[in-house]
Amino acid sequence: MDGLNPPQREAVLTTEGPVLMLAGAGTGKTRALTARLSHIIYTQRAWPSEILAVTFTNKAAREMRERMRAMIGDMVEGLRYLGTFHSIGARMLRKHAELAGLQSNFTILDTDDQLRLLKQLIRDAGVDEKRWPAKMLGGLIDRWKNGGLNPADLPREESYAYADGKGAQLYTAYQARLRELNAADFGDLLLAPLTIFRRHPDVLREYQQRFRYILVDEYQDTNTVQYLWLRLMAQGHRNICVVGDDDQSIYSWRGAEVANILRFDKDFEDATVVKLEQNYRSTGNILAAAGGLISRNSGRLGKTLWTEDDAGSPVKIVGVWDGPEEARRVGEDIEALQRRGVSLDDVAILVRAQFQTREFEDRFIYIGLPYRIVGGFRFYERAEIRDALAYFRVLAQPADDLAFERIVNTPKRGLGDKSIAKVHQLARAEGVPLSVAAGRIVQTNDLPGAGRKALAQLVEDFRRWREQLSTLPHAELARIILEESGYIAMWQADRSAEAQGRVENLNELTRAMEDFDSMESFLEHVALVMENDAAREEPKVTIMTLHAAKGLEYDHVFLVGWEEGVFPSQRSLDEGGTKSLEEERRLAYVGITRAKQRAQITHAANRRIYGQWTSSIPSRFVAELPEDHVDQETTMSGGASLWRAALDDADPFAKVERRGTRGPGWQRAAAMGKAPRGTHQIESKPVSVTVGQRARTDLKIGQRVFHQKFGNGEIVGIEGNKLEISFDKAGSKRVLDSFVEPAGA
DNA sequence: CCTTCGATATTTTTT
DNA sequence: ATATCGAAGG
Repeated sequence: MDGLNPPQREAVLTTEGPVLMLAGAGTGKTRALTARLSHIIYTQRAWPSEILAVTFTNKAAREMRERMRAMIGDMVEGLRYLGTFHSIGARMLRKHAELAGLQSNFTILDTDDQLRLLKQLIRDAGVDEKRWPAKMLGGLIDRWKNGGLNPADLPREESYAYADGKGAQLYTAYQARLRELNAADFGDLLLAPLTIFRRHPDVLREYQQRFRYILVDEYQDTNTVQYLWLRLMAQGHRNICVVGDDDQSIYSWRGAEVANILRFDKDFEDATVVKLEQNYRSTGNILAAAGGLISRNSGRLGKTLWTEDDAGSPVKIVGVWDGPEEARRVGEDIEALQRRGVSLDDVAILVRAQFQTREFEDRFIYIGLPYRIVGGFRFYERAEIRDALAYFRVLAQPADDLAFERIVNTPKRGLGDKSIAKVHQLARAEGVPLSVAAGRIVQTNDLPGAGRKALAQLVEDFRRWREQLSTLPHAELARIILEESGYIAMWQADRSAEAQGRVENLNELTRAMEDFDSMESFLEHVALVMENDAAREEPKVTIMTLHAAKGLEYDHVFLVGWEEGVFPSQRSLDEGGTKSLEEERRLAYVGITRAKQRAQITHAANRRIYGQWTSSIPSRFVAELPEDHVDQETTMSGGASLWRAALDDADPFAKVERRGTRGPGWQRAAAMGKAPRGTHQIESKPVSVTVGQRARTDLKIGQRVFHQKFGNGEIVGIEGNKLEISFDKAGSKRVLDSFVEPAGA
């Protein structure tokens, strides 16, 4: 209890009954949490195995486990139900798989597998995939699962959200197919256990009795299934403690319901509410700026962070001319920090969207500033890793058709659509998995000679590998498989730039396998856990999205791209109304509260978005920061009138520019839906310039010409050295005059 | 069966 | 600007 402040102590000592712990950013939440668990264990209120502690990410789970180890030592091993929602769900589902129509060794499909499966089903149902993309159905099914809905529970109108009413039918077909494949997707890991609890009260009772204490981290991020699942289990001992911060709810777009935390004290009437408001992370100015911003949101539970720390420096706001200048400026500021002895590991750049990282990357490569980008491709999402895993999956799980399809012609074995369709046919006719059907079809004459030989080889390979599975260490076998299948060789022969890295990744993969005791446990790990924990060598600036930054902290934080249309994002402005704008504001709040010492916000007047130069006005969030705690600066000199025009009605240039932007060019762009609201595009009149060569004088409108690629045609227009030509065969094209010659010459 | 071409969309992300 | 994906052509 030493070193805990009064609210933290209360959170630790109130072990019985429902507890809502509202923990603001940087208020020592994890500390209170681990102290609470240790207290429960040391006072023998429960064994570690009788505690359910759920987090959202593996990282959070790992961290909690480590902190617990520091407090209770080897007893952490007993915390068998400390993990992510999905890993605990998977554990329960494996235990009761038969109640969900699965075997306990089911495969966990990722988004990619899911999508490929859906595509097949959509085609089979005769739905036009152009009009109804698989991604959309995937999104809907995800939403339904997050909402706790099985196909049978689907409200009629929901079904019409896809392909005029085929939604429910496809969802049903998808679930049936998953069972055939002995597979579950991520949504099933939550929904299936919930369904089991609902249908089998005896199973539910078992868990209700087991979990004397329940602890939920980041409760504001829970979705409906998670909520229902928790509520059922909490009905046993009613000792449920949820921890969260409504001001940091930034995942509603993936089903999180802030409402869950907002109404916790209504769900559990005698709930104790504890607020952690003393911040141990940031300076006074940073907290005040963040607090002023978030106070504009409605429907908050209401917390005000405070600190005993100094005020520190105000939040700096810098306006720059364009994206490249923003990158240049931030780069220089970071170099200045470096000269003052700041380690790059303590510096972060937070962006709203992934595309913004590009500008910084370009700049930092140019000036040689070490950086790391968080997010993007995770290790296990890379093609070569997924391919390799598909081999292992087929090995461990012969019913895994998706994995089989993935590797049957990788590396190329001359087994194309035609051949695979035949295997499919047989598999369906005999009701066996593809890998089994492959074994049978090579006994027949259904395949042409070459294809038959190639497939027979593959079948034989798998037979042999499966035999070795029991005799060889699995990592060793994995290397043999990659070798003998020709997969490694495929990349070694590849001369492209990434090929070498891919081979290294594969070696990394087989090395990682050595840490597991079996192929199965490795595959489970990969499906749920595997992360991109790149080795930390030299200090680097971290560049990442605001979302990815939640839960992290840095001495110096650069918040970039604070412009209307970028942040808040265009989508949130176009749709979703106040609700999504408030979520963007929470995101801004999360961003600012990451900073321990200094936060700097930048906004650019011009930026290239989707290849279009777009000019934009500073984010409304900039204006919402309390003036007393910020320090504004603009680096712009000449040419800034456009930017100022948007900001300042008194500016004499403003009227001119405004009139200009309301002109036909702007209206055209707006009509095309290309000009995001709150921005106006700078008109670029197509001015023709002759580049490199003098314009030819031997060509005129109406003349017949010949072009190497498009054949004969007639010139219908000339602009500098560019010709508009109506070709006899290829239609109308714009080409450079140097590519044509007079016809018949 | 493989390559090339053109159309298309393009926040945020975990598991 | 750019990556991705499906259809058409070699």
